[in-house]
Amino acid sequence: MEKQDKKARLQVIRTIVGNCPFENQEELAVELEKAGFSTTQTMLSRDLKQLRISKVRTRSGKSVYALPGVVYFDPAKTREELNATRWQLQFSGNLAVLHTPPGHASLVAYEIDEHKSQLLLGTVAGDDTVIVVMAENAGREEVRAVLLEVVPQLKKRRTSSG
Amino acid sequence: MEKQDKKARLQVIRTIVGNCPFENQEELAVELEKAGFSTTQTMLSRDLKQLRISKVRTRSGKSVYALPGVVYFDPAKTREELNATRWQLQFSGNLAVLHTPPGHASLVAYEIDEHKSQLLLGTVAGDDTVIVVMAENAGREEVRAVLLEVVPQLKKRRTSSG
DNA sequence: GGGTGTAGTGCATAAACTTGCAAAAGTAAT
DNA sequence: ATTACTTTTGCAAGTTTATGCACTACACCC
Repeated sequence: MEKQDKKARLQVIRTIVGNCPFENQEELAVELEKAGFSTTQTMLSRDLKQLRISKVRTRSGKSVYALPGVVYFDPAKTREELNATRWQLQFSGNLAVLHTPPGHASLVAYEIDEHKSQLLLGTVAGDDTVIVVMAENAGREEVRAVLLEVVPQLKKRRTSSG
Repeated sequence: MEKQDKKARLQVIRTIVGNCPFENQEELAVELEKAGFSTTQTMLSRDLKQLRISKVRTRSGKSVYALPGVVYFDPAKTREELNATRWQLQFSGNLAVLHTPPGHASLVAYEIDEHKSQLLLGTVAGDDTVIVVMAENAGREEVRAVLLEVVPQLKKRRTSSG
């Protein structure tokens, strides 16, 4: 119940969470026990809040705890940026790079994946950027046609080729 | 119950979540109702999972929903950890691959994006890795120079070229 | 038509997390 | 030591989110 204990515990929690993705607070409690800290789920709830550690979705669909750094959105800034929206398609090598409005990339990538074109090996999405890996035998105009079909927003603006 | 309904709903959810930080799924359901979508908490739980939207802590201590991959900047914490670990820059084909300390990739990617260099078509961030797609006419040393400028941490360690 | 498969949904319930309140422990004064 | 104040903790109850199962709708094939 000392301050030092709590400080040390918070530090250990940070380290643990930073190195291993736990799915719930009970698991974390077990790990802390191994490290010599006796805790309860209640304490962890409060500690995690204090450390601003939150659960984030992994690509595999699970939710795991992660240190702050992938987070929250300033609404005002977002709205500004949404107005300055641009959809854009460029090529480089065997990659197609697709720019979307902020926050839209993963949905676009999702739809591209759903299309399951053999011309496209796969996609990865950031916040406003989707990288599409083309099959080696795929031509740019073919790929462009596919992407224009899946992402009609691209049609509105003239796209430049890389 | 049609696919189209769901697709549209997901789009709307992304937009809503991207523009306003909701604290729970019931609130979101109310907002969707206004937009003409009748939903249940069950549906939202599944939709949010599919969209990889998670709850993140704000500095004020609340937890709000946020789109994946959106970068949050915490200067104090960042600077502490920035000193800790390995920074690395490598190249492969027309890609630059940048290694960062765990959890820092999206912040770095964000800063690279902000730089808006014409040599770089886009970035994608994982946890500790940023993939930067180079423009076709960009040379590696040019790109290296740009990245060193934007990410000064790279200067400390010797970078290897791929 | 009938059969098979898949995606979307709702209900009820489970799981996970948070919080109000009170007690215990530390701190700092008198 | 006692008082007053602050911090930390635990318990129980509340809130919020996830899920197993069943059912419907639609597509495709025979």
